[in-house]
Parts: sequence; C-alpha cells; structure tokens
Amino acid sequence: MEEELLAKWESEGIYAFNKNSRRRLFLIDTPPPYPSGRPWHIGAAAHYTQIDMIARTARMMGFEVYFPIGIDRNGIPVERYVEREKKIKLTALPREDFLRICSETLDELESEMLWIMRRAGLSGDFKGRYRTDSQEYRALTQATFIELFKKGLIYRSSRPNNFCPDCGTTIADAEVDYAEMPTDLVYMRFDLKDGGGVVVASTRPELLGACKAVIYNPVDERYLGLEEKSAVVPIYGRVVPIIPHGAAKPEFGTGLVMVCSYGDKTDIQLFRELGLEEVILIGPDGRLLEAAGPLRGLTVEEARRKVVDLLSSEGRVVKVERIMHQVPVCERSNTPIEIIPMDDYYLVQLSLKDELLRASHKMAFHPEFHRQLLIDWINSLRIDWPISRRRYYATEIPIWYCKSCSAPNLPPPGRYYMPWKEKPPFEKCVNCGGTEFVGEVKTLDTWVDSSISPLYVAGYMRDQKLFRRAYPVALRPQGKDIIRTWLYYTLLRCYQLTGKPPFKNVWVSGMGLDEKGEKMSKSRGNVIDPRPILDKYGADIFRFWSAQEASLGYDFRISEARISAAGRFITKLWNVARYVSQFPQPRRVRLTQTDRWILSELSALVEESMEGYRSYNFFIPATHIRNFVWNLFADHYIEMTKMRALGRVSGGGGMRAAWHTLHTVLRTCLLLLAPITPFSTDYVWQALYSTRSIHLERFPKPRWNKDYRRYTEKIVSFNSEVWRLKKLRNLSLRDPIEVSVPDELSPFKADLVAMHNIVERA
RNA sequence: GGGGCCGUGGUCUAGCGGUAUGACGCCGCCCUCACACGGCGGAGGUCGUGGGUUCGAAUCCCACCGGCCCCA
Repeated sequence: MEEELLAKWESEGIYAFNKNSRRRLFLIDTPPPYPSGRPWHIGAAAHYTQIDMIARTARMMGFEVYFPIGIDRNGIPVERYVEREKKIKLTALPREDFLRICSETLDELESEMLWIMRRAGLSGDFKGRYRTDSQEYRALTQATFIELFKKGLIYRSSRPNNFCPDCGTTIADAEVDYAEMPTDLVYMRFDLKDGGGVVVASTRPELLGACKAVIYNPVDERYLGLEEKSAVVPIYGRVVPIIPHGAAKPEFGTGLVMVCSYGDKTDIQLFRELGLEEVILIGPDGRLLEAAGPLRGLTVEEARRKVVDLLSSEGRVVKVERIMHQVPVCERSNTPIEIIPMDDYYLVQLSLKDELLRASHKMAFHPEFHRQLLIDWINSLRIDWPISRRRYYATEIPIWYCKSCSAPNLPPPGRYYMPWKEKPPFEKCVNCGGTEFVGEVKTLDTWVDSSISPLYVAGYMRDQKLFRRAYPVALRPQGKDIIRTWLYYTLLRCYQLTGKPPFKNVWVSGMGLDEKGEKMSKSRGNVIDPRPILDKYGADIFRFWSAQEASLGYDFRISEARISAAGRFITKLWNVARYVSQFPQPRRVRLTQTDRWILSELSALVEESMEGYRSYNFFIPATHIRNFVWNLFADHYIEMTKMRALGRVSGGGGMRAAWHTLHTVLRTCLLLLAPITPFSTDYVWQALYSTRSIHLERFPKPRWNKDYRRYTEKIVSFNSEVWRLKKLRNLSLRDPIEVSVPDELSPFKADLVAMHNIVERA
C-alpha cells in the first residue's frame, strides 16, 4: 500500500515547489546528510521523518514549501572511509584517481540513504536533489570564498594550530575531541642556574627541547622566592626564566610546569603573553625535527620513551606516575593532535563575536533552551577559523599565485575552478603583470561548503528574484550535536555574506539513543539498521513512533518493541476507519446531544494539535490524537452510538446524525494526522472522501462548540461504572442491567440506555 | 573547572502551583456483528534528597546527591 502511494505521489508531483507561487514561501534548509558509513543511523532516519512532518505541516498551513534534498559529499570523512575500507592511502595514487574512487564510494553510500529517505515518505525534492561536490555547488562555495577574500575576511597566516599528523592537515577547534587516555606524568629534576634544583612534572617530556620557561602559581607558597631565578633545561642546557603565573595549577604534579612550543592551547597563550620565541620541534609527519637534537627523526611516542631514558641516565627522573589525562584528538582519526604552526588560510570570526551573538538572538529557537549551546560556543571562540586543508576530495581554494611576485590572483566568481590542474582564466598577474602562475593545491574544510546551504537552496547569486523572497529561509532543522559546527558556521558565513542571520527559525532535535539511553555506535554494537524496520513495520508506524517518542529537543530512545507498540495505533485507526466506512455520508442532519459532545471534544483536539504543530512539536498532536481516537472516540462515542448507527433502535431518527458525526470525526482526525502518518491517512482519504490527495488539503478548524466537554468526565466514569457492575455480576456486556442514568447525563440517556441495554427501574 | 538536559509505579513517560497521565509489562474476566495488534476490570507511585516561598508544590526558589551529553 505504501509503495503504491509513493509512486502515485511522485507521478502526480504533489509536493512540487512553485517558486513563483503567490503564497508565502517556506524554505527548509534540510541537513544534507553525509554518507560516511553504513547503515545509516536510525536516529537520523527518525530525525528526517520529523523534518518531513515540518514540511507537511507548513503545506497544510498554506505555505508554498520548498523541502530540498541534498547530500553532503565533501571532505575528510569519505577520504578516511576510502583509506580505511579500501586500504588506499591518499598520497599513494595520483590525485585524480583518488578523487574518482571517493566519488564512486559516495555514490554507493548515497543511494542507500536516498532509498531510506524516500521509503520513509519524505515529501522532499528528490528529483532536483543537490550534492555539495557538484560543479554548481562548488562554484558557489568558491564564489563566496572569492567574495570574502576580497572583503578582507580571509587571510593567510602561519600560526600554531591543531594539526593532525594522521590526516596530514590543520583542523579547526570544532573538529577536536577529547579522549581520556592513560599517560605517564614524568617528574624531572631541573638545575637552577645559581645552584640547587627543582622538580617539574610533565606529560610531554619529549618537548623539553622547546621549553622556554617554567611557571608556578603565585599563590603556591612552596615556590616563593623562585621568581627572578632561572632554570637549566636538562639535555639541552638552555637557561629559561622561572615565572609566577596563574596558569599553573598548584595541585598538578609538583606545581611547577614547563612551557613549551607547543604542548597545548595554554602554551600558545603563554608564548604570546610572555613574548617567548617558539621552537618548532615537530614536523608535519609527526616526527621530531633538527631542533630536537638527540630525539631528531623519532615519532612523538618514540621520543617520549627515549627522553625518559636519557633523563634517567643522568639521574634526573624523580618518578613516573601513571595518570588519566584528557588528550585532544582529531575527531576523524582519533589521533592525538599536535600544535604546529602551518601556513593556512583563516576566516575572520573573532572580531565578529558580538555581532554574531546579536544575530543569534534574532532567530527563534525550538526549543528555546538550545539557543544557549550556540551562545556558549560563540563565547568560547579563541582563534579565527582555519579553513584550508591539505586534502583532496573537497572544494579547491580558487587562487593562483604569480611565479614572479607571488601575489595571489583570484578568478572571477561563477565557475568551478581546480587550480591544481587547470590553467588560470587570466593572462597576467594583477600585481606585476607576470604570466606564469602556480595553482593552489590546498582545499577547503567541508564546513566551508555546508555552511552556505541556506544560500544555495535560496538561490543566492543564481536566482536573485527567488533569493529576495526566500532569504532568510524559514527554518533550519538539525540535531543538537552539530550546533558548534553546522549551525555556527552557517551563521558566521551567511552573516558575513548577507549581513543577516540565515534563518527565521532554528529547530533543534535531540539525539536518538539505544533502549538503555546510551549513544549508538558501532563500537558498542548497539546500532539498529533502519531498513529492516521500515520493511517490517512500514513508514507510517515508524513515523508515528518517531513523533510520539521524541519530544521537541530532547534525546529519545530507540527500541523495536516501542516501534512495534506504536503500530497498534495505526491498526486501531485502520479499524475505526473500516467501521465508519460502512455508513453513508449524509449532509443535512439533526445532531443529538451525544454527537455534539464528541464534536466538542473534537474541537478541543484540533486546538491542542494545532498548538503542537505551530511549535513543530509533533509529540503533542501524536499523543493527543491517539488518546482521543482510542480513549474517547472508539471506546465511548462509537459504543454509545453503535445501536443508533446500525439502525437497531426504534424510531431511528438519530441514525443519519450518527453517520454524519462518525464521518466528521474521522475526516478531521485524518487531516490532523496527515503530516505524521501520510500513507494511511491518504489511503483512507482517497477511499472515502476525495479523488485528490489529503496532502493537498489544509488543516481543519475547531468549528464546533466546546460546551459539551463538561460532560466528558461524567460520561466516561458512568460507562466505566456500568462495565464494572456487569463484570461484578458476571454479566455479558449485552445482557440487560438495571441501573439509573444520573440526571446530569439525561441529554445522553437514549444512547446510554441502548449502549448498555439498561432496563429502567420501575 | 564551565555549561546544558534529566531524575515521577518493574520499565519508559505526561503534567510544570491545587496530592498524579499514558504506554509497555503484570493479574483476572471476555472471541460483544470495526478491531484478540481487541475490549473490560484490577494491583502497583510519600513524583532523587534536604530546606525555603505559598492557604496549598511533582510543579517556583536554594543546596546537595545521581545519570547523560557538550565545552575547556
């Protein structure tokens, strides 16, 4: 059934976006997922079904919706996947061959994700889907690079930064993770220049050759009086100052810390602050350089062992302590990073912090409390964004350097350029008129591409007419795990380019965890493949589960048992529809009090559901509709009116009213559920109510008087009481029973009597 | 060290100023002509701990404990 509807929706093109529509536009900056491995995370699949609910909600509210489908295909993840899975090293092949393999690998992984998205019923633009590694997309990335370069917001610099020896490139702070690892804390005796000695503890003894100072905390009484004195660095014999500084923690090691270029971020700061001259000790291959003297040519690990040996032979190792230490690692390769100065391109961000903070207050957050994650990240920025990477499968930096004067020459924006293999599209150097050029070989961080997705989908530089209407785009949906990357970088880049925040609304979902509440990961072995789930249960069940399980912004647990339990509601809905479908749909009827009562509740349901839809919180409509359909409509209204609807009561005046009401309630519930369970609702809709899809309809209005809601509790408890009595007396539900209907329920008396087969007391 | 979220019957969860919602599980009865992927009935909670505000707190405030996540 679902497959047929999918084909029908596609052939009829009912979700097509008409950019010239007069309706208000609603653009969704769909996250282009990255095909980095398989299977695709079931939490991600759930996340995308919720984004689809947003799209469907906006359509049913009367917006012209653009729900693009994109795939993010640039950058280190695929390169590492190829290196790992196919055992091919980036540098082992000609650049073009490596690129081809990456592209083919992406095609495979991508088709799997697209199958899941389509099968889950996403009403997105599959036909016009985009890829961030397409010529058109990369051309836009390069155009924005050129624009920002000319604005002076991109510059080249060689400064100490995170360097991953395994990936062979500089990486940004956002790509650094911290791993808890056991490390040796080595206590080393340093001589003082004027005699005597001190003990310095360090986890990086191999950096002794870059030690330029020793610090202690000024409140640390043990070292009062060391100020003004100098220490002699073991092995290297360099004399360095001892300085009181707050960065030293008295409780760590001996309270004396050596300052080297560069053990960590604090070292960078101290070198700058104290005006120390750096010693570059580690090369891009992760091996120690000339300046390391006896350690030259060794890897960091080897050097660490060797330096301890050397120190021991001099009797300088006081003790070695095994400690757990937070080590900064590259999030792609899990390799400990080194801080090495490299020549890279930087995008200005520090000087924009205040403006970005202001801009982040101009976007509405759903839920509000996730705004703080963005603000915290902006506040924690300490360096401009290094955007260049020494990698291949990414957008090239569009610059050629003049061979005679080394001036950068940039091409005109608009086309996709590959400076490492192409001739420049100009003849002469803008600076000296030289005619020989060398193309830049470095590429861009993949976030440089993905951070312009809202510009891409809104037609920036390509369709000004659309762009003016569509930007800032209506909504950015995304997971909370990529706030510091995707959300932040998008804000930064779009703000630099357009002076505006890119979104009106930011919708941040929580993460899908396993049934115990732990993160799903291959190493834990708790991943669930979404494909068999979709095959077994169908998309509607998966979607209804997803709506009901994940309240806005909170993490949610994924268990097959709960997905299967959610399926029972779909079955219930199905059976209700089957029951209702046996009756005709009379137009003009005279409603009874019972009919008015359920319509009162229906009005309330519409209002509650719409409140949820307006805040993109599908948990609210899903749970309310479920409760209404199951616990009021089916259990009470249908039972109360069954005799009347089936024409089993004398007179039969209310029969047509019951028919009419049953259909009204069903029709309204279908409309309310359509964004969440698009398949079943459309199926029933087209079978009973219309020749065209439910997904072209608008949401219902709460147009029934709500006064009768005051009877709800009394009706429910009266019915319960009768059921209980029958049970108590061992009567079947059809057996007659002698009870009196309370006066306050007299408006419903006829239905209640028929329902319970009540025999009036004499 | 900083920040965020959470702590409600066996498990999960709603409520967020008037002593508690629903689901799964459990017990019992029932194939009642839409539905046994069902219906009905039932057992089960001093809402993490301590204090405060209030006529009244799961709900607001403070402290603490525990869990998860993020950042340094």
